[in-house]
Amino acid sequence: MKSVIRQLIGGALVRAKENGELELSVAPEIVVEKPKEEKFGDFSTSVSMMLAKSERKKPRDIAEILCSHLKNGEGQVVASVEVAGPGFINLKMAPTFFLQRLVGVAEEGVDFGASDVGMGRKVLLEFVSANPTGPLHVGHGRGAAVGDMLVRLLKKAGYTVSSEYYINDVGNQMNTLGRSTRLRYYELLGKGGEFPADFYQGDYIRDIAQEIIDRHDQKFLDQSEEESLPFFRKYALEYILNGIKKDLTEFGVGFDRWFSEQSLYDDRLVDEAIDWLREKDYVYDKDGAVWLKSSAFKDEKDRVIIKQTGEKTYFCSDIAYHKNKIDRGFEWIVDLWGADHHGYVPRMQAVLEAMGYDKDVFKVMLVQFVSLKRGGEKVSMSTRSGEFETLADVVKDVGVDATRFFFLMRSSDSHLDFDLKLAKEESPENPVFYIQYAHARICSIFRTAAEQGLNLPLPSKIDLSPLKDEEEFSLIKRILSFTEVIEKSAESLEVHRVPFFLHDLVAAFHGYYSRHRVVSEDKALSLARLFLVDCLRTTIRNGLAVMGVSAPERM
RNA sequence: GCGCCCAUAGCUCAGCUGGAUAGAGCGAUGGUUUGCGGAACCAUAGGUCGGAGGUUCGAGUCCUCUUGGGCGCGCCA
Repeated sequence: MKSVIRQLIGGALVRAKENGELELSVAPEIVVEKPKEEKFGDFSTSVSMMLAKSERKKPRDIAEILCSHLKNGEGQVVASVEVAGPGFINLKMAPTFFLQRLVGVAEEGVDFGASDVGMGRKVLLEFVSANPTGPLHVGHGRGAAVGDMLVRLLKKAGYTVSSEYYINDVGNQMNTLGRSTRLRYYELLGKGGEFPADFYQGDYIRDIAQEIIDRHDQKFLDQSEEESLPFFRKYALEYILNGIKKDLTEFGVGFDRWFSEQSLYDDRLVDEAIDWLREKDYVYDKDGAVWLKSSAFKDEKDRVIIKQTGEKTYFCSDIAYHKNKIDRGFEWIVDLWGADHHGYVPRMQAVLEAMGYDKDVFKVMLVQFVSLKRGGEKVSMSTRSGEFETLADVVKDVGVDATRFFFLMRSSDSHLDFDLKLAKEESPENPVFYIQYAHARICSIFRTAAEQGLNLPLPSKIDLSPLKDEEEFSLIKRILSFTEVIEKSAESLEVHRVPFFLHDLVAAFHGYYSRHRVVSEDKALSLARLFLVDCLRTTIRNGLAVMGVSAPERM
């Protein structure tokens, strides 16, 4: 919508230049925004202030010039133009400008809000990627909700999106996992020894061991660790991974691909990546290890990629993974990591830079921690104590919709207080219900309308002229700004904009609803209002859909 | 010690690439029924945007310093 306004102002600038009133040696960026107060008009621009310096004129004088050209230009859509304050130009649009676009909303339906700003750019989102050594906790849940919303959001904004979960199924932790399981197995069979502190303490390890006993009885009791460890490692990994997949599925989160770290080794991609770096002279040998010259690319020091022992580091396979992402043709690579991994960002960026890729090809999004609370009281969350809250527990307790909404309603780079009590309550304090309630309420209006034999005609046949109230136009303008919210939210990867938008939209609706009757004796007015309210419902539903939150017809 | 993130109303947080009088929810106080769902609506109170400088027509927003909190700084993953 704003782009239309931008074109209008651009036209006025051109005419002013042709008339010799403005020099315009460089084309200015035309900033169009919605004025804070509606009495200022529908749109405003600050171009005249930005031009003041280069034109050596007062902002207000430039504004006057542009105003005259705007008035002459598009009499059809622009109702009035005026200069205000330090030099803002305020535009008021004709009612038809908005009404025509509202018809477009109904025509687009579920696609309303979609955009092509992404221009089909191939983007890969990697998220969650939690180590398969235990169940997902709430922190992973936030990453999952944010990542999954980004998938939906970027698709809607015209990107070509793929999603991946990187499985760290290599390294010491896998051995520790296998040993932990093996030891619990012995323990359950009455032959356990001391359980080391650095083994995985959680009860889920016992569950795995019990399942192995159920299926294989005492088969491994007499085997050496060397013999049986591969089995325990593999069994535990698959068990946990299946649990993770199940939790995510129940949370409404899916991936296009589960990418195994081990597969990078099996497919020789790790070796190829090392060779490649060697050719480029980005690695060197020192102290019996192999190092990457990451310090040449803004990292604070060089990093080991092959240990003295000959094992590759986690970083090493991650290099191969990200090289592979590039090789698969992705143009925008977005990783969502927990905030505790921020120290790892520079070295990964260094790798991409060494590969010769532009900085904006690779983006790491850090998702900050979640503090669990219950009625204001902190809930402790340490893995060691075993009393941490898993994602599955929270979802079971609070529900998918509320959990997702709470994870998405805050900017990802600020800490999140998640109050379990509040999220669970079906109370007015809970923002999820506030929005869903509006949707249900609109559905209810339609049930009433249907009882009275009122049915909406096709969008092209609707007569919207009965809509005259300012509040109605205020609602229409909000609805129409949805596409821009999607675009901005996608481009900036800021998911919280959508829930904020929805909250404001719905608040405006609830107010309107309490002051105006949608279904009344006036049939023409009723139909026009039903149409408006239907567009509102479409917007709410599409907004919630992008968040992966349901839009119930009844509550 | 070095680096990253955060700091806005009593609490939890918005504030769009710098723009007009800094917003919302909760909490507090006081109101709203003869009609479409009161899980709602309306009104009032509440702020030196952590502090100090700077950049400019203009700063919550950008820069420097500083204070307080979170998190990192492995041949772990």
